[in-house]
Amino acid sequence: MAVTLKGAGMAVTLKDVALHAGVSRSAVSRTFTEGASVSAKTRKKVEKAADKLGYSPNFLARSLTTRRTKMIGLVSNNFHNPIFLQVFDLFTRGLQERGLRPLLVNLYDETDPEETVKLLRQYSVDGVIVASSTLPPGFSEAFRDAGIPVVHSFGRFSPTPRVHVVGIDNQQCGRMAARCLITKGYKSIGFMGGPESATSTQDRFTGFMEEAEKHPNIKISHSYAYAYSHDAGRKEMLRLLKKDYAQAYFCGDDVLSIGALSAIETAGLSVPDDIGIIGLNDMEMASWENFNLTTIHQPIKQIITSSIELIVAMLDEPDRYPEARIFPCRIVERGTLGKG
Amino acid sequence: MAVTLKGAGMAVTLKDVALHAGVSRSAVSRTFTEGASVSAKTRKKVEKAADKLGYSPNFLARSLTTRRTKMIGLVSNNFHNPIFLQVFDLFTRGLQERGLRPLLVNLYDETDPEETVKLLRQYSVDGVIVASSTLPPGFSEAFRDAGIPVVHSFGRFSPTPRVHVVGIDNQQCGRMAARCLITKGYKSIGFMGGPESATSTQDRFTGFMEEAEKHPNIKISHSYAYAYSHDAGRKEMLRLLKKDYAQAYFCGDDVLSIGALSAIETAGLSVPDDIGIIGLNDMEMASWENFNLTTIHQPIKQIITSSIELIVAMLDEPDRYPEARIFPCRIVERGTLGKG
DNA sequence: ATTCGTTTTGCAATCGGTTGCAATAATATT
DNA sequence: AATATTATTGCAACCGATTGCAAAACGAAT
Repeated sequence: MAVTLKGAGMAVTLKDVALHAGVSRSAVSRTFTEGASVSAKTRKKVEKAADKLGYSPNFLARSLTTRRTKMIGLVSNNFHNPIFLQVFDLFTRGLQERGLRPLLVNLYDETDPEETVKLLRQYSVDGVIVASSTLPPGFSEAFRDAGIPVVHSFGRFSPTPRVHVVGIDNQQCGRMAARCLITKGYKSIGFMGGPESATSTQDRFTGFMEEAEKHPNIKISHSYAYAYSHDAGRKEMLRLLKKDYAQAYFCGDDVLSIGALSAIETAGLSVPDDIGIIGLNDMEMASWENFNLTTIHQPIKQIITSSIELIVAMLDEPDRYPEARIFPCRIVERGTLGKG
Repeated sequence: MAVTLKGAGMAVTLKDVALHAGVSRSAVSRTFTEGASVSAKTRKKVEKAADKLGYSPNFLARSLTTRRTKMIGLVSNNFHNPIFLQVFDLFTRGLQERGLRPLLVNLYDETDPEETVKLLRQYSVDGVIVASSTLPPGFSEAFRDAGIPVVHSFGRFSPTPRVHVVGIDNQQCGRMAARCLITKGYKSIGFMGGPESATSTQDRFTGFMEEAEKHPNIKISHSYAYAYSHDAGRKEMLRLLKKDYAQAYFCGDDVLSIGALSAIETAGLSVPDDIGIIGLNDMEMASWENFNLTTIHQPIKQIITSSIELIVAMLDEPDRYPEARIFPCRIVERGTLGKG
């Protein structure tokens, strides 16, 4: 069975099966369409012929009339942060389990949505997931404006959302980090963020400051690394260590934290005795014994599952009222923060 | 411009543009087809109308007649090894630059090609890239048999290849590692592989043994970690350290090496004084100061560029004679191997 | 056997494009 | 100016499917 009788490349079509089974093309189509009306007898005939010829329906041709491609655009600009490998893993698996296919778009330096919107429209994707913590809300809104269902995962929660967002409350995380450091007894604390242009950086900073400034006796400082990367974290921490540095830092994310850790070691200082570090994400690597990083856990599984549920719901209800799904984070205590 | 005049969701079509511009549908089609015959005058008219209506051609409808979707199936089972984030980054960028779109397939536990072949046929991908160092040659051959152009990246170089392979010579790497350890003066050396079922593990082992056995005075040992992962590397090294362990190990890849490093540290031993480690891949993390891992560099950029060139070439010449493109590796000396 | 209500079926139009072919228009040649 | 050549255009068929609709087949009831 499933042996192609026609030459390679020459795909077998509906018509071939119809001819072979001695029925109309509609009959064949109906056999392969959920819930269509076919008698058991013709169904059997068709299935036999289809099996013999190795036929399976062409999804793209089908999509022309059904207006469903079952393709979802998965767009991201985050191909350097190790946590995103897990993000892609979870997204692709989750989508596949629901019969959807991810069409991957790598934004790298692109920040203008125009081209991407056009592209994904040309491929008639059923929906789009924007997976990025650094893109502004305007990016995902462009898809909505083009009439394409969209959810922004790891995105910024806007007070007037025009687009579905699922992620965390970055301000809240900033507050949480500041409170944690202060509770531990640190008297001078620092915020070492990722690039200032990223919405997540901005929000974490705002929250951090908001909380820290409640305590007038605490010395606060802040600076930004040039990227969310190991090297950026290391360079920035190396720079900080030359002046009078804080007792503990909230780093933009785990990769930055690990870079900072490396700098501290190079400088001959030790963690947590000389400097405390708290990260954000709780990526797998954070729990490696080499690092043992205290960090704020971001529930990425839940975020992704929820994002997928949301995009699936939008397929049936494109004009669903926009909602923000915000998941709480929690601190995972490991070894990079002192007992105070 | 580019303002949709019809309701959202109601895409503008060729017909709309034709009507608006007062020309035939063919004329519009030709304006958007490379190298078709249209006068400057009608082209202008069409472009104006298209712009006004916000039209861009539907790729999937087009593919029905052109038999080109410009989609490439990117299939992998490797969503846990950090190096694959870079692999996906490079593949997606490379494909995009050539106007191709990656349709991502995550194999996770799947090892039977049947379903994936069917799936990608239903989506009429122009070609498939299998990116995996663990899948057997039979997997990619299934695509070839289905008449789909395929290249296996990071795959095993078979003596009778039926499919294009681009990657490295894993046996050669094994030999190289053994030779390196012996030259450094180690008298007892060990191979700590990834899962035994992976073709890359098998080949690296074969090469390693081949070279090591040339030296009768060298003590050789070997074992396998349960996966290519940090935890597996750590667990396996922890186990090895309980018995009389070798002076230096060639680890299956960098992630395993880093896991091993972590185990060694936990055991209170130090690298390279007590134990030497050499990895394979030279992933970004290997150069982090925290690890400073001596490793065999795998030229993944070249592999990926070459893979893409190959798949692109196959689009025009599907029956291209299968070739194996093997890139040389080199040892990157860092800090995890003693001076001998 | 006739009538009536349900299923099943095939016809033909449609989805959004491309393309071979013949007709027409534009340009070149003498 | 008449003819030969080449470029542009529209018609209509086709790519591989789905689907509304009316006809045909079926089964039950009279």
